[in-house]
Amino acid sequence: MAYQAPRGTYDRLPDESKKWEFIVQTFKRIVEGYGYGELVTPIIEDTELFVRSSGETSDVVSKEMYTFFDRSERSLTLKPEGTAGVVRSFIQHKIGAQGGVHRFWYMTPIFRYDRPQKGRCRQGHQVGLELMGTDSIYSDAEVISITSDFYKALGIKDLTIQMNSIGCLQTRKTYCEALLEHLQSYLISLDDHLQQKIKKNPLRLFDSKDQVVQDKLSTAPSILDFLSVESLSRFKKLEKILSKQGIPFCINSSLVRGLDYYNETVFEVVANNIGAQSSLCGGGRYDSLVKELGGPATPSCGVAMGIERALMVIPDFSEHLDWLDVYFVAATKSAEDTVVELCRKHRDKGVKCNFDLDFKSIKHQMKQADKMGAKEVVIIGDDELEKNIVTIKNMKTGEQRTLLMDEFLSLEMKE
RNA sequence: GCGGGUGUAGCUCAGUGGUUAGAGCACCUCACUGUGGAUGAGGGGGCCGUGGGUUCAACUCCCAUCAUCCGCCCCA
Repeated sequence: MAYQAPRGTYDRLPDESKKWEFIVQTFKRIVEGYGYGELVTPIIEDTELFVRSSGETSDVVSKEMYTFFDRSERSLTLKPEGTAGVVRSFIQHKIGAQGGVHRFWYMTPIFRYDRPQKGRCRQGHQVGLELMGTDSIYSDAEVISITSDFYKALGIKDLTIQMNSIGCLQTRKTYCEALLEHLQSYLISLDDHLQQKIKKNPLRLFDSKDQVVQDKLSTAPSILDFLSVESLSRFKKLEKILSKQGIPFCINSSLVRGLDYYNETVFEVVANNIGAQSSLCGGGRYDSLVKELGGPATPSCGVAMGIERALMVIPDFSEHLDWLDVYFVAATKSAEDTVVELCRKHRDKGVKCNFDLDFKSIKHQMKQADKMGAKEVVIIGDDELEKNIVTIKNMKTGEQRTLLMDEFLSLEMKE
């Protein structure tokens, strides 16, 4: 094999693209229903932007970024996530200068230099949204409600949204101390990797799949008990709002997120049977990020959904792939010109149609029609030409009828 | 970055240190000279991932490499 797609990347072929399109269109329809507008940012940004937003100690920044110098020695990085670019754009265009609430959605490739595995490519894709300019608890609820709408519309049943509050900076600081104290007697027995992790951010321990760690953490204090009065009451209110809207969720007090900019509400949707990379999406509040990156104080929240992961869980609908409405069949050589002409006319009317470019046997042409999922086949042969009619076959029922050519041409496409 | 599995036809996979490497599905042709999904018959398809080594002989054994899958890690 001469060339192949680089490690961790893949070609998306037409059948897959149909499903892909379905996911993106569904997302778009839902967010536009909430008044979100698309914000497209470049695929590359200054490296510094990601370092400052995701956090220098995060794994994403410390070892997974596609960073390079351009010909002018600028350090650039292929986006490893979607939020930073949106925030940068928000600040650059002074969108928040007059205050107010702003809603954006995006679809973007993301790049992480990581060992490929099921559900994890080096070039992945996300759709996501950012709701910026308010700390209203209803904004948390809106983002979660969109997330719920989205997966429901994709036909995914039994999804559960896991939710947690990691409070404010002070809460996390106090909590980490308590966590360390709880683990103290046992810290020395941990391996280097976990030691490092604890030093950098003890909260990340919750992500570990190590059974011993998990056991120890199961008796640890819950971060929810450390929340300030305000944080706790807004989290309670969020629960109430979601319950009222019938959105299923569960509280998972060990849910932490990998990027440093999150605070207060964080959430995730997890699938059960797609392997180790089981998060379908992740999101939460990031109230200080805009300010940290040099913009006006702009409390915000958002969510990002992995498209590849959604692909793994949506129901299979390869059965009803219909590429065409009509397939034209030339039964005899003399009908070929007519077929080409009719096809042209139907395309002008917006009908999805085609014909066999090689004009092989009728059987072959019928087979092609079947394969393309054509709803109807229009057959033209000597008989039809002579009587100035067309034969129309419904491919689903197998029924056949004839129409005068003029009638056929004046037909409007039904449905 | 670490551990393990797998690379054979377009796809899913059998296979053996020894002539010419198989099956199912798919594809093409025919039975059916104007009709798809069904059946039957025939046919085309392979540097057995790549490079090296062991051997009289390697698709098979060994090493390396690339890719992929499953974990760890991390996350979408």
